[in-house]
Amino acid sequence: MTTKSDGAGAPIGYDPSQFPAFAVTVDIVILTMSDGALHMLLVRRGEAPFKGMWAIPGGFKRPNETLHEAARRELAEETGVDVPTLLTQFGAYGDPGRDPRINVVTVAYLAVLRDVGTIVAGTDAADALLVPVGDVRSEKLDLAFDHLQIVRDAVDRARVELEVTGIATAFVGPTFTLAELRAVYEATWGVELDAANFRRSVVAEDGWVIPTGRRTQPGPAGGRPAELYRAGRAWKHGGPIHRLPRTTERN
Amino acid sequence: MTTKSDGAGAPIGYDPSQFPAFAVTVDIVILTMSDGALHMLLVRRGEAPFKGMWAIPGGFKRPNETLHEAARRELAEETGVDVPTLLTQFGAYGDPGRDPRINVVTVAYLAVLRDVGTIVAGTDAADALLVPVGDVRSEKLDLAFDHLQIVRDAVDRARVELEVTGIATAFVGPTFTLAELRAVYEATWGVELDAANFRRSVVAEDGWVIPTGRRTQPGPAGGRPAELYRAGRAWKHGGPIHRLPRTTERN
DNA sequence: CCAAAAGTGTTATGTCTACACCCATGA
DNA sequence: TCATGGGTGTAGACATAACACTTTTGG
Repeated sequence: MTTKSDGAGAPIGYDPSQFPAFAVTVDIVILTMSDGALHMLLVRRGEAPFKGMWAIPGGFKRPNETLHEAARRELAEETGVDVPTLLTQFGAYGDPGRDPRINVVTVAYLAVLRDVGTIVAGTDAADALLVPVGDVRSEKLDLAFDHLQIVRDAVDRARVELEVTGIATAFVGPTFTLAELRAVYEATWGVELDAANFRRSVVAEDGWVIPTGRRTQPGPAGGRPAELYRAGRAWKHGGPIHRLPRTTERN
Repeated sequence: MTTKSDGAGAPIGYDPSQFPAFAVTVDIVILTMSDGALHMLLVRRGEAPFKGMWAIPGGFKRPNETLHEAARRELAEETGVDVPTLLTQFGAYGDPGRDPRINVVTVAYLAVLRDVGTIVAGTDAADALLVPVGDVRSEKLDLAFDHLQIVRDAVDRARVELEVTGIATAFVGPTFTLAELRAVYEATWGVELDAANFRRSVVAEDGWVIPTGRRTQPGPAGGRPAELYRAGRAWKHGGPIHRLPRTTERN
């Protein structure tokens, strides 16, 4: 950054009284799969402003931590889950008045977790909520601050990440069936993918999925038991599945 | 964001004295094409810290403007160019100590311009510099703060944007030949693209390029005159050119 | 034996790459 | 008429989508 003279008149230097002070927060959009649909975690605000409204979890950045550390800390405080990876910064928001009391710039992160349902079940139900992302995006449920915009951007980013990185495996357990993995893509993109072609794409490129040799129990309606896979290391470098198929736009 | 009790002890509320104050700046990586290579604009710092070093342009965000407005204002102050679009936010940086004096979080933007060479020529040469991006990435030239990291991220982002959006046309003039457009891809990705196939990909999808009917003068060595095109509106929705070809990694 | 879900085979269609070839110009 | 760069044609390699078919389970 430069410290040149400012267009409005007075030169801005390094005297701490010369530049405007902001609070910096980190907000986290926590995505997870539940009932085959994309869900997200909300918390109820305990203080003004927007007291009692639902919001995405977050908190103030401390001077002695990085933004990423702040996000990781907030995620751990909120869910008890400490996942160093899969925390992706996707935007910064600083519109004047986005917080009615003070100047706040927030840096937004996307986290992908599994089993958030069980986490929420262990919490006071009045304070945490797992909702379908569609309910937020359609404004069926409204959020504090500019959190609606943040959620929209988060989902857009998640859709891209799904195509480009390996976040798909973060939605599922340490072992998973290809049907479960496919459901992640279908729910996030709002499309239907051909199971046969999906399997081929994923299995073909090597390093993506590693067969464990084990199988699932079929559901009560029967069906052939599915093979269980675990994620290979190649999920770091970009995924094998790409979209375009007929869209059904479910969220 | 929430205002729950903070892990380190004292609860954090909305009392302005209770949360840490940060300066918020906006930094802009300005990319342009020059001599067929990707270049960027640097400015010399006039004040401590890092006085006299090269840095990317930027400045403090004001409380009454959005981050995007701040970026646009800084870009205009620095170059005189006021381009509302093609200013893409790509990251926020807030490591403790990144500014040795105060706590600064910076929000970084990517701008793509043409004719920056002429802009720089009109400036005091000691204060502004147009350098090949490769010289920065290879640390042949070193920058103030964590600006090296910011530049690396900016170029990564530009490479993705090139594939996904229409920023390619922002590098070239209002009318351009397909060879000029191809040079943008080649320089940014560090690859060579087959001219014949490039043409087909671009011309095929409609809405990308619109023939003007006019032609260029061939160079001094002769050659068939190239058709001039202008950008279609479809460049907003994702580009027709994708990478993979043999890489030569030039920056 | 039937339904259900997993997994395999096959084929038509489309896209991408490489490269041969033709066109328009300056010297 | 030759060198240079623009522009077109085309055949093979490869990827994708659609869907019929086989396998393995529960009822």
